[in-house]
Amino acid sequence: MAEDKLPTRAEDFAEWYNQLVIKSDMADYAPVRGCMVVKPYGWALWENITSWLDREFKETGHVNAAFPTLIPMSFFEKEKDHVEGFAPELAVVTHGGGEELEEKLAVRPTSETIIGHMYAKWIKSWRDLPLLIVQWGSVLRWELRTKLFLRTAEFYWHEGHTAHASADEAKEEMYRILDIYERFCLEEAAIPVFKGTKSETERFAGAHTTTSIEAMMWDKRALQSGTSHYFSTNFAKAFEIQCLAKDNTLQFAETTSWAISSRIIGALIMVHGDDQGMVMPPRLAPIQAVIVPIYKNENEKTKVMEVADRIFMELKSAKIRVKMDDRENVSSGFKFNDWEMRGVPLRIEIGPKDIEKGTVALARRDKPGKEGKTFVSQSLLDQAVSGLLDEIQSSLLKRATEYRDANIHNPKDFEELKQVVQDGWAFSYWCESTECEKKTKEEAKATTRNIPFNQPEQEGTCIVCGKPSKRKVYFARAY
RNA sequence: CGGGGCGUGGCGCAGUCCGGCUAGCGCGCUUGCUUUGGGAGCAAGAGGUCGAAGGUUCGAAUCCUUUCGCCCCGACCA
Repeated sequence: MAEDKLPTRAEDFAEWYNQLVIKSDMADYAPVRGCMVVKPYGWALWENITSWLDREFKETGHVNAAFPTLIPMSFFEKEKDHVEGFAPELAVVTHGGGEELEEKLAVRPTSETIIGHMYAKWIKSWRDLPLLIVQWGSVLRWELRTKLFLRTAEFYWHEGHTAHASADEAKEEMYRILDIYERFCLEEAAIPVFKGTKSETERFAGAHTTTSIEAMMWDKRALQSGTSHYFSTNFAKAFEIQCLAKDNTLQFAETTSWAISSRIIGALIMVHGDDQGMVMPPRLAPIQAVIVPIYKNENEKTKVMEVADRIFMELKSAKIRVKMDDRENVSSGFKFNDWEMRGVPLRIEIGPKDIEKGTVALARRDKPGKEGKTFVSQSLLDQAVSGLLDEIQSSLLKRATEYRDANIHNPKDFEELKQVVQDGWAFSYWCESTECEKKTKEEAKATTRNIPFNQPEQEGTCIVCGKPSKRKVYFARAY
């Protein structure tokens, strides 16, 4: 069997990514341009992501529902910014049942409009608020340049849509969700993120305020990994979401929307993956530990499999997601590489020598080679495995955080900013004017990512124009 | 939409300039035997209307015309 290596990340990061997605068996190209097929292994990862989020949403009072994929075109025209933002990437259905449609239908690129329409119908009284609905599904945006998981025409996500009686309550909701997103990234995905506010130009089409979590990829580019928007009454006015308040006056509702998409899988790949392939954080890994039995003949096979089967059952009952690789047609060396490509956090090798000594070999995915390989006793293996999985999880977060922090710079002036964003992020004072942002985009190829919350009360001068400014922003090249 | 490249078994390609016999090669796949502690070896097989349509010719993957599709680089986004 020939070697089937990835290019290294340093050689060609884009190509490394493309091949990794295919070879790790997470997704494949669909026959429709820009679309992907999420394969069972990739979907299992997505399910682990969604089930954690779904539980958190439900615990904070949200309920799930489903709205149609097709949206009347006229709905998009009701909110001026929204239509301008999404018009270029709409797919439109013009025919149905062989007849041309009187009103064209858009394939949803997001659901604010149709949900706004329904909310107007459902919300009549302050007693109907808050309304906290989450939709899990897919949306379609006619993207020009696509990349598996990162930017595909159709992608999977949840979209939360909430309506509230007051602006404060709606803003609170926006922040509450962003906190859940942050916790997901830190605790589950092992990806450090910055929470903050988007600039006016980076804001969601139709939003009053857009907040985001921003993560640094291995190539030091930024990836917006989740967003949470406060709409004020923009959509309520466009769709007439009105209710009678306690004082019997007619009020517009305050709404929000928020999302994390299957793009987060791209982030997992680009933050944790290495030159051998994927590295799954244990808490999200579809397979947390894989057992590779090793033997030369039937006699050895019998002895090895007996122990391997026992260990498999033991780990399974300890709620560890364990897989037995009993394929006979590939060598154990092939299996090692294969599971490394797929990013399984822990490999358990059991061979004749282990049977003699009552041990197994444990190989950590996050530490390749001998460094990550230890021999441990077969007894109490479930505890050893759980412990190691926890250790891998926290070690991945630590590594990613150190890497990110080491690549954030504090340039002295605009010239230096242009330099540092070629291979890192800049964290600088910015006057929050669109002109300075535009200049940065044109001359440094970097955009503002977000203005992080909780900044020290300190004044500085805008890195671009030198005017006094109150807050710092992250500048980076972004996906 | 502008510029560059490509369509040949599942994947990657050669062959095309200069038409000629059963269209090759590598990987993968199937079967068997030997292997298995870092991407195994040998043997025997299966698999292709050469992107599509039309034309030239005794004869087209190859020449001509038309057409479809894909990839890469410049205006958007989770």
